[in-house]
Amino acid sequence: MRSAPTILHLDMDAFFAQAEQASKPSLRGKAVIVGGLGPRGVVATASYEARVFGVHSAMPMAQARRLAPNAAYLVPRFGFYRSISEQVMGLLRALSPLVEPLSLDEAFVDLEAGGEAWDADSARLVGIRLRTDIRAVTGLTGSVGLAASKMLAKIASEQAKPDGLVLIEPGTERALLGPMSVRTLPGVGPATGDHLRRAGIHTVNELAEAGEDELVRLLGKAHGQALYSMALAHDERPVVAEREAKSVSVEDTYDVDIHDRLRVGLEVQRLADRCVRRLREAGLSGRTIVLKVRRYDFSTLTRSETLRGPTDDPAVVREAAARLLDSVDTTGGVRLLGVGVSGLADYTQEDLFAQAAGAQTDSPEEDPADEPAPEQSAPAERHWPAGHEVRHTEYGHGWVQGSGLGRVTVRFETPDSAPGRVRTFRVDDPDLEPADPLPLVRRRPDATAASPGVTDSTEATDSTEATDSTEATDRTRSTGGSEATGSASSVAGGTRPA
DNA sequence: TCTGGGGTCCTATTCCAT
DNA sequence: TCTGATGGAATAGGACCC
Repeated sequence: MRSAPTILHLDMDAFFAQAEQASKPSLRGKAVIVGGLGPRGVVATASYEARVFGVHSAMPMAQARRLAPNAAYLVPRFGFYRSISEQVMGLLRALSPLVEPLSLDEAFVDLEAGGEAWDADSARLVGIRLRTDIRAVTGLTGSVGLAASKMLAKIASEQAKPDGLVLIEPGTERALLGPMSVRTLPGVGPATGDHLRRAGIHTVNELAEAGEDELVRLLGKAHGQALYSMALAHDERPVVAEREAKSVSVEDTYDVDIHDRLRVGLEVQRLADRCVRRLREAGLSGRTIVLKVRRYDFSTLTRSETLRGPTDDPAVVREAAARLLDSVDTTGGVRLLGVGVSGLADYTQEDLFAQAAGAQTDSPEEDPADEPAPEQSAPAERHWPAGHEVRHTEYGHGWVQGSGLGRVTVRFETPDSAPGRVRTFRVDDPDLEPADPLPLVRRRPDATAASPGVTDSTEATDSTEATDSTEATDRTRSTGGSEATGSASSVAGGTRPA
């Protein structure tokens, strides 16, 4: 292990919820819960105000509603979060070429490799500056952990939350770790935690005392050895910048179990198409097709088939998935279906020719259920997902507070306005249309600081997607991450010259 | 209380080739 | 030719992470 605490772990605080609060002034200081709103949804993120009621990630939404009936419940907007994430990752990459993102809201940075820090003092300064920069560029808070290894940096950022910085001084690691619960260590989840508890092991100290042989006996070779190292605060894993994807998959949980075998087959075809679309967007092809089925009783099984060579042909993947489904008993009903592809290869020219030869079968995008056509003439019922932003020709920019019974309720406010008023419209009101998220931080060049940029800012609504699919917004947001140096591009995104 | 979606990694088993 | 050891690939399941 290196001796200086120059590995940084960044964790944005309650990221999705915080982003929503920054975007919606009326939610600041309130309990906000982001997650699936269907009958089988779970909590993705709860704001700190909501955690007071005992709500936490991965909790079933129904339970969250009982605990915090008055919280604001919102559907995740991944495109929006991704654009913020790109800004943050940009700041990290300015510190070092060795940045390892773990998710949209978390990353490791090797500060030594970037020449930015070499000891505790310089590392701490970098961490302080980073938190300030993140605040200035995104308007959000993140917590920073600094230590001599990944594991400890991550534990440090956990301790720093929310909105803090913790540096673990070299030499203090074992004393700090010893009394902590085994569940603190990465790789110890509910199952391993229970296993260890039954063996009388509760703390990291007890893990270390148990010894490597005992842990290997309890947990298997790889896991036992890894855990023993962690317990001694040994962790040599390097920060790795580019990790290639090893699989691509899509899955859906249905609001009610599907019993109809024919319908199950159709859903599998749809999922296969969606999976292939994702595969192609990533410029990949794959050799192994995986079907996943979760049955009515939550038992999950997978079936897989490996082809002779990689493919990204939707017909091939559909057929393989259908064959795999043949070997699965679905009586009793299924609650989830999934299709995945692994054994990935780079998209090659041969694949292109193979598809051309295959002809006609390969247009997965004509599935109307997944991507509503841009025109979408006379949609029977426009869909207004809770939390998504909209624009009204008269009242301006706002967001959907709720909808149902042919009505949609909109709160009109922007990230830098005061909390706004609520109005209700018919769901088919022609004056109302979906809008792109507004930037959370408005960078005003000094010269025009007093310009009325605020009121112009909702013009960028040329897109017509009335969809709740988050992919649709990704594209239009992908340029928003580049103004870390203070260019006017974030303003330009929403303001027209005239 | 009733459990999402997207991944990674590990283990055990089976099959096949050498 | 039969048998056994060995090892890799494929397959299935499960734990874990955010």
